[in-house]
Amino acid sequence: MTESKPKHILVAVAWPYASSEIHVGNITGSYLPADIFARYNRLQGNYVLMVSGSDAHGTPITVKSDALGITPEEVYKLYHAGFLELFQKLGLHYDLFTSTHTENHTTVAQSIFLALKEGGYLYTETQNQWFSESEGRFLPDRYVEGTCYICGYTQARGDQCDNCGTLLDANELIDPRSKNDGSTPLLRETEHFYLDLAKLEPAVVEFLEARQDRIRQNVLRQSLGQIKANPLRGRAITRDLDWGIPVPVEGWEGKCLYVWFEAVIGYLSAAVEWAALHDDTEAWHNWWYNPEARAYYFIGKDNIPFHAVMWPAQLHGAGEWFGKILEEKDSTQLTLPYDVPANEFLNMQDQKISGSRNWAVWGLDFLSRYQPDALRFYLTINMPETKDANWDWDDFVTRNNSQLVATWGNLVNRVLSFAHKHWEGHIPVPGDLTKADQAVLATVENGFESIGELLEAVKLRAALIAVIELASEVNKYLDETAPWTEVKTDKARAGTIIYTAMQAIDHLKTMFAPFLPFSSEELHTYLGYDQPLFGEQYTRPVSDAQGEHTTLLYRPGQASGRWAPEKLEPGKAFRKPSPLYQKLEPTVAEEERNRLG
RNA sequence: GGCGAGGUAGCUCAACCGGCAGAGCAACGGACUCAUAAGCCGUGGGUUGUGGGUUCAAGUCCCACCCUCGCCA
Repeated sequence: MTESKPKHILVAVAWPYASSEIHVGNITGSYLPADIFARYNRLQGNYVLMVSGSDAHGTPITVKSDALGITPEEVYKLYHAGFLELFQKLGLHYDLFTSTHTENHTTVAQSIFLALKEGGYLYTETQNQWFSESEGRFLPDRYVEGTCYICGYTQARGDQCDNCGTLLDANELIDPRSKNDGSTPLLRETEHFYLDLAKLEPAVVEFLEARQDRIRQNVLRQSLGQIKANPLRGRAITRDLDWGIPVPVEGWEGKCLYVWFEAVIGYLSAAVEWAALHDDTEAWHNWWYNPEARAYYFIGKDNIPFHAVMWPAQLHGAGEWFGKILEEKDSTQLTLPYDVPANEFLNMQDQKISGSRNWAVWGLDFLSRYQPDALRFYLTINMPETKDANWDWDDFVTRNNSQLVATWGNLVNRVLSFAHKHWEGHIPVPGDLTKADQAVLATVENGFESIGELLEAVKLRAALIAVIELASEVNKYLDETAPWTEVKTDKARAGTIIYTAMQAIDHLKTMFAPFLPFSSEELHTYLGYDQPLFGEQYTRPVSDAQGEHTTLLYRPGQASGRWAPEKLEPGKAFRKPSPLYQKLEPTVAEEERNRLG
């Protein structure tokens, strides 16, 4: 094993829009891979900071607010509460899951804006935007309907025509009308701040080129490749909206930071809030001002440009002034992304997931019927790391039954049941190990190295497959040594075999732990350990000048798991096992398909 | 429309720099019985989206096209 000193690892996870529930596609796209990676790094003894939160601002929230007839804040709180419930049930161990609608985030986001302004990376420009006289406000593009200037469809939205699929220039719409009250809007001039991406381009290119051996192809081509084909241009970072982070400039009342610009700042502001909540206000510097720190961004492919191009540009441009503005201290370069392991998309029964058509499997709904580890297993073994993947209920049942239950769950159950019966609830004391015993243990122990490398490289799917293969090796070992025959003639030898198998299972428990934390914890207690592998989650309400928000936090507590072989104590008492996983009836697939649509 | 990713066994995926297309699951057969009838051993299964080209040799490189998805206009 390669020994190295602990590293600071920032696990930055996509911020869900607090305007719809989370489905399995969202989970496998970013939240689950982030948690697996974070848990592995925790087992390695690294200093992990995993942060995210609800994206509470932006047009999707106001659209939902209008639809439900409640305030945007009520919309965000409604969905935020569901996220916290889901993440706890699914064991997503965020160090902090917060929200963008906090005083802290407002301060940090405005500081980034001001730092960029101070550094000369912002400019203003005047554009035309539809203005509703009856409501006295500018209308977001999707609040305006009219006739499509391409195909003549009369119900086109300002941002896109649903008939011909063209992304429209809202100002060109023919016969425009407000979606809110049907009144006719007028084009009116409005001024906005722009991020000078052309000026930042050389730094972004340098950033990407320095990482091109590490960053996945799909991500690199969407960022570096795109820039080389089309140079970057300035992009508006403010909007005429009243729900969001106010632009911190005099005379700009009524305008807010554009969500694409503001939400990514959450990765930084959440770290700042985390430090404050732990009464160590500068602790976030370890990840954000530390050149040795590694920041991993777990996102879906739709978000690649924002995380591989825009966000690095923002960080680069703001670094010099940010510290002075936020805490009146000199700052250095803010930590740029180390890797952006973006996943592709998950389809549902060969069709695109669609929340509005209920063509989706919802996280909380799934967990009301099945175990969290069953979901984590299927979503990892089928994770869209290199291309779109497909959720198929038949496949879900088959994989659950034939791989999770049969190969791993059954291995644990057959060995522990056998041991418990013949050695009265104690781990057998082994005699001398034969070559076969040593060989199987060596094979399994090598997994800490080889599977560790896969996890370091964020090849989670391959890593899980490799652990399953090791479990299969132990099944083969048992078949060859046949302790059930041996126990009748040579109980001491049978004891050595079972000890060997239990030792291997103990190692496998650790290797499965990042993927299947619930069953690994359970198995950990069966094996007689009294301290848990991981810490625990808890919620905490926080009050500030913007009101109250509920945070989800992580407490390491008695966490004792280590990514290394551990010696199982011979003769020690252990618990009678129950099956770790549920086998599913084939009829489940049909029932579940009927819930879709 | 521009850029990018993908299309390989019934299903899910591999194949480093071009070198005899491989795994797991499913199907079928066998021996075993500790175990959630699970596990183990073995067998069958392919015109690598389509059409051209380069090469001794193409899933891999080049050209055109078809399909799916993402970003941008």
